[in-house]
Amino acid sequence: MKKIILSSEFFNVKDTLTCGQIFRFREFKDGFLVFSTDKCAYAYNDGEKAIIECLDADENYFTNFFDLDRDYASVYYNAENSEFDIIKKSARVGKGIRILNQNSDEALFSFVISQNNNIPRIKGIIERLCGSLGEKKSFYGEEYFAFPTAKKMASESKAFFMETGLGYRADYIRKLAVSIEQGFSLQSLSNLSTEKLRAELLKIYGVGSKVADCVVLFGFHRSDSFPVDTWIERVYREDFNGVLKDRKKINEYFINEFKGDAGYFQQYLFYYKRLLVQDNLTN
DNA sequence: TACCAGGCGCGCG
DNA sequence: CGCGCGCATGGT
Repeated sequence: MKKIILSSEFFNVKDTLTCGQIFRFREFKDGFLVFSTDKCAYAYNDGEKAIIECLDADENYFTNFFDLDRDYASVYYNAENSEFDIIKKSARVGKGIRILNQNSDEALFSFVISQNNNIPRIKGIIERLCGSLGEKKSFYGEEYFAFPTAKKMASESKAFFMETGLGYRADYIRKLAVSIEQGFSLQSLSNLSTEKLRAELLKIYGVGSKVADCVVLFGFHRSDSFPVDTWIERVYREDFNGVLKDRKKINEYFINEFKGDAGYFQQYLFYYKRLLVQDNLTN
């Protein structure tokens, strides 16, 4: 077993997991089990330290997944020097948030499910999807299920996805699985510019601008991206005194302001706003 | 009971 | 183009 140890200054495990970017994790001992594709890691904070435990073979995978080689001090420095008080404030609260490098296919499926939905229910749907179609695995004696392969999902009917609770998104997921199974590759788009990558994602049935923004940010680490959902709309209205209604224009406003820091600042803001409304985000 | 959640497709003008 | 509507589900 590999144990990766780093400073907790820019890595708060709980905040990173509950800030809405990932839906597959659960509390375990002093921290959380975190799942990605078919892999699992145990992550926790212990005072000054943040610790990740995983299989030796998965060390590189989780080093990348938790974005450990990035300089978060400079992201935070930019936030601290922002002209907007709400950026400073939210960055202080979410100082330990990192943007994870999720598997792009898993991020795509997850954020298609996320539309017009709430986080606890999104987690439940994904958990049931993994439970019924994912490979059964174990880590530290804890049972978990891999994220299902596209092939496995492609073999299921619409009725199955309805029973899983996907509602009107059932066909989005089924058709996406079929298209990947037939050769569509997200990974092959990874060299495109953010703008072109986003345009390709928008061609997918069930993917609109919000989901596309989440996928480029969380599945491709394009930080020049700023997903606008209902929470961010509230932040815009209440904390930026914004008057625009069109989400596309709100998105342009923030991208213009924050450029390459947009994605990080968006997570600070999203986490901060939800924290004020809901006291427990681990559900 | 109506409204809301990390919205999107579709038809209409 | 932009706009309004319907959409599955479960929680307040």
